[in-house]
Amino acid sequence: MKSGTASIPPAHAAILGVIRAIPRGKVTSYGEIARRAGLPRHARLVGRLLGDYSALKLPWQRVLRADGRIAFARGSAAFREQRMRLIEEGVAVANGRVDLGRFGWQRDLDEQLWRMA
DNA sequence: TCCTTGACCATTA
DNA sequence: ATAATGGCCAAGG
Repeated sequence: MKSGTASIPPAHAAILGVIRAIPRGKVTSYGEIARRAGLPRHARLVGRLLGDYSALKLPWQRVLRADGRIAFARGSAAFREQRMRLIEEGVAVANGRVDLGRFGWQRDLDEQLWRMA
């Protein structure tokens, strides 16, 4: 057959996999996800996919802009929902922004290394 | 093909 | 800290 199944392209799968790997209570950026997926400079694709694959119930609330700010407009419903979901899992959101120094994914590594020393 | 559209990003002013 | 700018790149029309 001509692959009638609109299977998920490898690039998409890689990105979705990274998104699913973000620990609860932690956040990361569109660009970082792209890099981890082996697709540097594809931050915009990450955002596109979050919307396209919304049916997969991904932890989209853990994805923020590179500076820690929520990508949606301040007054939008999406903005409020993301803020709520983050707070719900213990991530502090002040002025639509999350302190990546405290909740940024990968910061966990430093934490572990710290504990080891 | 060409053109437009983004849940982006880094730099500069 | 905020805003403009140029760059980025997959999708869709």
